[in-house]
Amino acid sequence: MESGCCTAEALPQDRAEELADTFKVLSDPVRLRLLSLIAASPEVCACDLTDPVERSQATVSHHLSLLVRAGLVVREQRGKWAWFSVAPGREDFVRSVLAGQPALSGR
Amino acid sequence: MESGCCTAEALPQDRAEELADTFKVLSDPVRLRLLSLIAASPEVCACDLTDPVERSQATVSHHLSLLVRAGLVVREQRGKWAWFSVAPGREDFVRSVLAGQPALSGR
DNA sequence: CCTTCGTATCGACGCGCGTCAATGTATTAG
DNA sequence: CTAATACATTGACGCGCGTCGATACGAAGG
Repeated sequence: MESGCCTAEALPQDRAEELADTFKVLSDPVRLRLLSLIAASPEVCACDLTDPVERSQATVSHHLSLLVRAGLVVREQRGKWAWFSVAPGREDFVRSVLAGQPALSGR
Repeated sequence: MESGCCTAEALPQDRAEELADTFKVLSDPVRLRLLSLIAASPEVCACDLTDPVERSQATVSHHLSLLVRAGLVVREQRGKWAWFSVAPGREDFVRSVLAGQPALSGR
């Protein structure tokens, strides 16, 4: 099951970059706090996310885009409001990440 | 066990910064590959880590410092060689991180 | 002592990221 | 149509990070 002791192959480059990208999204305090707010309710309006993190509307919008792009969060436009929720299947991952004792999902 | 639906408090700022720092260390492909090489053997000499990741000796040394500072890896100087291994108690965490399905440690 | 070898540190460079004011784009109200 | 609201996008700024060549440091050998 395992290769030779000292000829061990490193994590493949492609996979390393994938993983690094995921962790990069989680490496900002503001994004983690936004994620925690979204995870705390079934749905959250973007208008309720600006004040708690003490950043401009533009900055919050940018962070939310990154969370969506990373597949951690889903956005749904209803009228003029944008509603965010944890992406389906990613709830366990998000919960454990925020708990500091994640059990990351298999992709 | 849970606070009110829409008055949910965000992850505290201190905790968010702690978590972000941990994830930041994991957000570089070269560091992830180094970590995988170290985790693949009980002990690895720094001299065996430069070639696989295709970076200069200075760069590898820098990344190893960050991994040590983050408490993920331990360094032991023996003669002129530096030996690295996964930090005690962090093996589960490291293994799951590299598997893409981490179970982060508490702290 | 001097030399060689393995690593760490320093200084500098370029690039990417977090941030915000300003502007753009829909959607709703009047 | 006009105005106001909610949000995204743009452009610019500063700072931090990954990288490397050069240098410094310590251990071993002659």
